[in-house]
Amino acid sequence: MEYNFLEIEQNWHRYWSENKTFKVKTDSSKPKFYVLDMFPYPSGAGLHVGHPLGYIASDIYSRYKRLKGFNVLHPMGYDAFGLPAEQYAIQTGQHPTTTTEKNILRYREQLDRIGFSYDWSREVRTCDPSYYKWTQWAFLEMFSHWYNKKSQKARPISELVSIFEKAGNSEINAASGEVDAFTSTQWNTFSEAEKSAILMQYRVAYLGETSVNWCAALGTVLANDEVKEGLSVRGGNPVEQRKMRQWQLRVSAYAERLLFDLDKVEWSDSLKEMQRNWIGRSEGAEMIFKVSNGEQQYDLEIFTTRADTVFGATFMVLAPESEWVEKLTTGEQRSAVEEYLVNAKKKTERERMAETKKASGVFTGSFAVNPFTLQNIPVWISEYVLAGYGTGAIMAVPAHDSRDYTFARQFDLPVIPLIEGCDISSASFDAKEGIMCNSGFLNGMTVKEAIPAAINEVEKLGIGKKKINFRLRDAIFSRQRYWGEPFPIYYKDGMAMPLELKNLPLELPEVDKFLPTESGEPPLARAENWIFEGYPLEKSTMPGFAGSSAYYLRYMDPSNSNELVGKEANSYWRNVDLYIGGTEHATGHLIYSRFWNKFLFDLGYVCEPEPFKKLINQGMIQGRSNFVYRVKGGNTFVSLGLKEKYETTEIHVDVNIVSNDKLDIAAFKSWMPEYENAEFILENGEYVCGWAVEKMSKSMFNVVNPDIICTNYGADTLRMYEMFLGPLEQSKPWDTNGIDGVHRFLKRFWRLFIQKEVFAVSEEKATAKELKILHKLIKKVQEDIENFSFNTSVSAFMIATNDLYEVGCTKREILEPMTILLSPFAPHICEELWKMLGHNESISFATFPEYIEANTVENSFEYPVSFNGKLRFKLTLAIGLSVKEIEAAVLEDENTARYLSESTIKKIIVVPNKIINIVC
RNA sequence: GCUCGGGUGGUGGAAUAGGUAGACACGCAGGACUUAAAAUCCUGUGAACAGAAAUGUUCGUACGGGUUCGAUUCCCGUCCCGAGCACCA
Repeated sequence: MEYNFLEIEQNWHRYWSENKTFKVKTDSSKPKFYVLDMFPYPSGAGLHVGHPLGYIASDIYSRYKRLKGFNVLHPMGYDAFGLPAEQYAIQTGQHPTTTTEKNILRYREQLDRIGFSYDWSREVRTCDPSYYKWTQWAFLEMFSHWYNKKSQKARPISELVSIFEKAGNSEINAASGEVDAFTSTQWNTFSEAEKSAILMQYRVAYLGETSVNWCAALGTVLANDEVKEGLSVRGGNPVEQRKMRQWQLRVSAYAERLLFDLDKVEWSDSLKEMQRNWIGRSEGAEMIFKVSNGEQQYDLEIFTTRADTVFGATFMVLAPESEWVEKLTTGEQRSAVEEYLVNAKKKTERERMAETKKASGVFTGSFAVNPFTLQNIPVWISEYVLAGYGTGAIMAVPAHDSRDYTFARQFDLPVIPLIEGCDISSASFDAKEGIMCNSGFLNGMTVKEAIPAAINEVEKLGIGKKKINFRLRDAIFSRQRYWGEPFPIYYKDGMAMPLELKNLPLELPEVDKFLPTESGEPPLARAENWIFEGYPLEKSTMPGFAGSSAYYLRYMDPSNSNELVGKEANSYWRNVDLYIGGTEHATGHLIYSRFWNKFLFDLGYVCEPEPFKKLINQGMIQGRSNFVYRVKGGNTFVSLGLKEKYETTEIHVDVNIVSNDKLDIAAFKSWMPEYENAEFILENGEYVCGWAVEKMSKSMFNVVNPDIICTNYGADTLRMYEMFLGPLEQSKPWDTNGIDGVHRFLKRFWRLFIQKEVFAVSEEKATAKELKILHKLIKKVQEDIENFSFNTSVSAFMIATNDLYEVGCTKREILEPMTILLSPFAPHICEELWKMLGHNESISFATFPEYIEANTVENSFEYPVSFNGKLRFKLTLAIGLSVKEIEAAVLEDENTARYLSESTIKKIIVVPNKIINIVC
């Protein structure tokens, strides 16, 4: 009986599915534990060996927690709406549903081979109407709520309406767009359309004009996290800024809570830091500067974090898009300003960013009054000021802000240093440290003292107040695409009207083509009868993050047709205890999900304010490419070690025909027709390939398919090897070299049970030494799994197995618990051995063995003895001696005397069970 | 530029409340079994020097300092690599 992994794995897959081994129910007699993977987008390429890394880790943890007596929810599903399926549909005319289903089937096959313990009865697909019904429902809830800043909670719109009816909007402190003040009397005289327009400014999901990232190549708008360096994350197409009327989610209302609640979750520091940056809280002051264009005077509001530097504000700058530009441009500057604006508009976002070193700008002709120095300072326009942050206008302090400094030098504006001894001859002094000077009442204070003192003064003068600003913007929620959730919204007399829950799901209509219409409308405009009760329905669809924002809730109660998640299910499963996924979702999915959850929390639908308690980011698995070297001008290939002697071209070769960097020459010849007659210059009879770490991709021929590994080595080897590769959170290249070591271990483990075709486990009592091997392992594996150090656990299994071989132990008392320990890592082989050990039930229902301290205690310890830190000899002493007794033993030892021939002992340092150091 | 990680053999990586650096694995070399191969098993494997050998000595965790009986681990400075953010006032 050899270890026949193919047969074993097949049998157990069948057993698990027939017995529904991993089906999980709400069970209040057991503590719950919820382990979640970020569900995949089912792409046409299938899984490569890098994808399952996180899934394997979460599966190990789930199995471990089950053995520890937890009721573990471990579901899986598909994030199935998205651009690639739609692009593919445009190219081939195939319906995205068809290709998506095909891809899902393939994914499922691949996942099943690896032996995951998912409860597939809870599978969700975001493109399934019975699922997106609840995405649409959540949108409707957001549409019918507003955010009360005073109570920090979302509240029903109906409540807002009754406040307006009684008191107008003056008492309301809401997260909203710009609304003029009105009284209750005025409200009651407003038309339906006027009321609707006002309420829209308050809704959590609202339709509003905004500057958006427009991607012409994709024909759609994109959210901020879908754009990087002026290019779309998907496809790398250029993105420009455009003003458009779009659906948005008022994520910014939750900025404060999203920031503070980061303290409640166990995420890595770097991930929390990324979210903190993205949310971008900064404390400062809002201040009013009096400005005049010579004819009229205005109050211009700006935001600053450096109120202490007002004395050095020598000019002001407006963003080109600012509404102040129009008001403050004087007659004689008008043509210059217009020219500048035209040029600025032409530039793409990318070009704007590329020109950070040079400043550009134009003078408006207006002047402001510095409220502290009372001097007139000019008002300029420049691209370096962003319209979307603060008020779109700044006071410029060139001495202490590098951007203002560059601008001032370019246009020859005055620079006044405000900190004693700072050097501003070639750069500004941006640090918030030093003693103030040239600053009137602030002179002599440190910067840290001066900031609050200045804000205080500003408030006293009545020209501003303390203010906290966030960078986090509202999420743009419309996409001009086909393959997404339709909005449950129709338009009646120009007013956006919500559908009701009973009308959901609003299913995606059929269209003849998946392209925008000739008039530039989204694809849904092609659908016939895309109307509700005679009124036109919204034609955009929701973005990718809509479906992934609450999927973890749906898994708790996937077949509930009345609610997203039932009260009972939610109060049992609560939230995700362990979430494993890639770091690429740090500022997208993980922000939106938290927002979505908090909104539902405000409404009382969910019982936890945070969705993911602990989060682990698994590293990326990169490809390890192999190269062959063709001698120039021929079809001869030279082995790596000899390539310096020739002039060669480096060519990627399929890693699947290379093993341990040795090329399979026959396979190479049949790989591509052009190599059929290739000749080789070998070293030691072999062709050695070069290698490099690159992204895993088809074009580099370095994609390794998990199916092939499963066929050649088995799923258990794949699982263990992926864990053995290195720390979970670290990125590392896949290297098939080395997989043999893990495979050999499994075979060795198998042979502990079966020797020479015979099941050889004995019922004999274990010795203390054997028990020690076991209990050392229990301790180590338990600690490692809890710290997610799966790589060192694998080593521990190898060591323990070798130790058992050394003492020749094949006793049940040792092997049975070891099988349980190993089962999270290598479930198939362990299930098989478990059955051979005479158990009827799956090993998944076994109990994790208890660690017993006594068995690991030795009766003696071999102390390394060092002199002045330098190791000299070893001394074996009984355990439990006092420090005094150990010192005495050291003095009596003959080795000590030998090494002490000339010097005398000054001090003996004893670290019990560690080391003895003698200082002389 | 700012923030956070990280630099250990030929390779992946172990080891940090400071205590035998290089666990485990790959690769490589040698050996056993075999007609042979595969499989399996055993031995060696950081570097330099000395020795027939057992063994010993010195150096060694990016670099330069510091604290300590003792530093991969703590502190200061420098260099390099990776990730994220980037006109956010």
